[in-house]
Amino acid sequence: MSPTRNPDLPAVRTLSDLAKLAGVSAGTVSRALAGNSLVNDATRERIVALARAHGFRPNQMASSLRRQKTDVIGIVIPLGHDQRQQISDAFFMTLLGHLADALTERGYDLMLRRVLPDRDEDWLDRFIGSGMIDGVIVIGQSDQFARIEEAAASFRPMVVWGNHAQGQRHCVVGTDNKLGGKLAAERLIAGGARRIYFLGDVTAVEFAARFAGAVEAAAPHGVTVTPLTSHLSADRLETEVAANLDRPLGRGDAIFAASDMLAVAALARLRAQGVDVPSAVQVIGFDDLPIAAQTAPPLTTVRQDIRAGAFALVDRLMRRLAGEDAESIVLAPELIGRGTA
Amino acid sequence: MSPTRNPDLPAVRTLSDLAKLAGVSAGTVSRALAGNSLVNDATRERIVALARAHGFRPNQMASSLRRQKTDVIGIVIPLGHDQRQQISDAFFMTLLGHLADALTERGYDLMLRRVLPDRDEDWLDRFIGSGMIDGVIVIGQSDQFARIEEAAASFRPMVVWGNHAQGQRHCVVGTDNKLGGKLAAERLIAGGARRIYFLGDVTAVEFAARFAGAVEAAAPHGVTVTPLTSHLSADRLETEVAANLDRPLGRGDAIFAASDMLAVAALARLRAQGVDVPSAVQVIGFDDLPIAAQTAPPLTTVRQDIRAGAFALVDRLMRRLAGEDAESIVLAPELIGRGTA
DNA sequence: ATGAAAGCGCTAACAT
DNA sequence: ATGTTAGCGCTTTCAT
Repeated sequence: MSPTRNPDLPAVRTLSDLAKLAGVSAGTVSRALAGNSLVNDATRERIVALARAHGFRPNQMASSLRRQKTDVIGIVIPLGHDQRQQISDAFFMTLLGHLADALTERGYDLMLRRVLPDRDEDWLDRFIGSGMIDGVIVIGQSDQFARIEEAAASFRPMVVWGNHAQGQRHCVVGTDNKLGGKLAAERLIAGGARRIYFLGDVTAVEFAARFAGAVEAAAPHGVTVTPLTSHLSADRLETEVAANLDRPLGRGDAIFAASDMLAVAALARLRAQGVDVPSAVQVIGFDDLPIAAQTAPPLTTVRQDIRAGAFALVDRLMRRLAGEDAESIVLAPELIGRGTA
Repeated sequence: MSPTRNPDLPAVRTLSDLAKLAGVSAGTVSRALAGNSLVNDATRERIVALARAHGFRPNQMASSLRRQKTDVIGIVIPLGHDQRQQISDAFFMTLLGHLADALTERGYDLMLRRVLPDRDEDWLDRFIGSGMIDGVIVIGQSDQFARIEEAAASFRPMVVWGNHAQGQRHCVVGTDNKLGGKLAAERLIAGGARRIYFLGDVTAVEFAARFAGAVEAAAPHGVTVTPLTSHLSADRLETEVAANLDRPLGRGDAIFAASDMLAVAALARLRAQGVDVPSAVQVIGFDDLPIAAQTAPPLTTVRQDIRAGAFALVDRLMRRLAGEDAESIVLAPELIGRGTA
C-alpha cells in the first residue's frame, strides 16, 4: 500500500499484529508511532521502519473512540429558504476552499454535510451529537437563526458564517451586509440613480440586511429601493432575472444585485434588451468573485474578503476548542469601482 | 439539544445510561434505536421516546469501530501539477455539490481532503488506510496516475474522476476529452479558423487529451494547434491569459480554451484589445458552466455532463462497496453552439 | 523504557 | 423478546 510496501509480507492490520512482529507490547508500538514520550530511540526506529514496510496505519476510529477526539471538523450547509442555492453558489464554494486550506493546515479533516432543515428540524444537534466531529462550522444561517442560537447554548465549539444580530449568542463571522448595501446605494446615487431595484431573495437574512442598508442610504435622497425577488440556483437564475427585468428600464434606473452571479445575469439581460450599462442603467454586484473583473463592462461590486472570513472562522473555532472565548467579528466590505456603476 | 429536549433531565451520554433509565439492557436499547429485528413495540416506543427526551444519540465512532463500517465516503482532491487550481475551479465545485447530493441520498457522509502529492507521496494510502472511510472518490488524476493505479490493485471501493487510458486498472468516470477536443477544433475550422491556439496547461492529463483531439482533427485541414500554457488559479489567470494573448491575433486565428473560465478571461482580453469575437477571432470553451450562457457574446463551448458524472461515480462506488464489479465509463461531450464560434 | 490491563461506547453472537 | 458477554483497535494509566 505504502510506496515502499513489500507485498510479500504478512498483512499487519492492528497495533498488536505489529507488536508481535516487533517483539514488544502494543503499548510500546502505540507510543513509538505517536512519536511520544520516552521510548528507546532504537526501539522506535525499528517499529517505525516495520510499520512502513508493512504499510501499517493505526485505525482512526479506534483512536478517536479512545481519545474522545476525532480531529475532524464538521462543515454544515443548511439549505433552508432556497434549497438548491448555496452549494452551487460560487461564494460558498470559495469559502469552503479556504476553510479546507486553513483546517488542513491545523491537522483537521473536514466532514461535509448538506442538510434540509425543512425536512429535518434536528439537523444541527444530530450532527453535533454524532460523536464524529470535534467542532462545527455552519456556512450560512439560512432561515435557521433560532435553531442555531439554541444549539449554541449547550455546544461551544461552533462558529457560523452569516449576519450579526444585536445580542445574539452564537459566534458569527461575516461581512457587514448593511454597510455593504449602503456603499452600493451611495455609489449608484452618486452616479445619478433615482430608482434602485434590488435583485435578490430578501427572505435570506444576509440579503435582507443588504437591502435595508440600501434603503437607509437612499431614503434621504428621495431615491426608492424596490425588491425584485430572484433566487440563486443556476437553472432558474436566467429566467427569473429575465422575468424581473422585463419592465422597461431606462435613464435613472439602477440595479443592485444581491450577488455577482445575479449581476452577471442582469448584465446579460440588459444587453439583450439593448440597454446600455452604465450610461442608461447602472449595475452593481456583491461579493467580488473572480468573474466580476471579466464581465463587459467589468462589474462594479461590493467586495467580501472571503479568505479573511474563512481564516477568522477557523481561528475562532480553534480558540473555542481550546476552551477560550471567541467573539463574533464583522468584516468591513469594500466598494470595488469598475465599469458598471 | 433536540428540539424537544428537556434540559432539567440528567445527562444521558451512552447507551447504558439510557438502558438504566429504561430498566432494560444496553443491547435492547441498541436494537430499539436501530429499529432492528424483534423488539417489543411498546418497549421500542418507550426507549425511542426516552432517547428523544434526553437528546441522546449513539456515538458513531463506537458504532463504526464495532461494525467495521463508517458510512463515510472520502473525497480527495489531489493538487498536483498546479496546486491552487482545482478546488477553486467552478467545475470541481459543481461536481462536489452533485456528489454530496448523491451520497447523502444513500445515507453516506462526506469526508473532504485536499492533498499535495508533491509533499506527501503517501496521500492516497494514508487516506484509504485511515479506517475513517468505507470508500473513496478521487476528483481528478492530476499527475498521480501511477499512484492511483497502484492503490487500485489492493483497494476496491475507489472510483476516480478523470481521463480514461488504455488498459488502466482503476475505475474511472470522465468525459471523452479527446473527442471534446475534436469537436471544438472542427467547429473552429468550420468557422474559418486557420490557426488554433490551445489555452491551458497541457501537463494535466485531461487537458492533454483535449489538446491531442484538437491536433488530430486539425491536421487533415492543414490547421495548426499551438499550446499556450495557462493555469487555472483565479489570481494568476487574468495576467497569464493577457500575457499569452499579447501577440497580435487576427482573422483566421481562433482560441480553444481548456475550460470556460479560461475562455471568459480570453474574451475579456480580446475585448480590451479591440478584437471582435467571433468575426475576427473565434473562441470556444470547455465544461459549459452556468457562466458560459452569460458572457458577451454567449460562449460556444463543449459541454461535460457534470451531474451525470457525479451520479455515475457514486453508482460505481456503491457497486464496488457491495462487492460487485463496476467498469469505467466515458461520457460523451456535447458541443453547445452559441455566439463565440 | 516497557508490559499488563482496563476501557472508550457500541453491536452481535449466543444465551434463555 | 430480552439479557449477557465478548470484543472492534487503540491509548493510557499503573506497575515494574
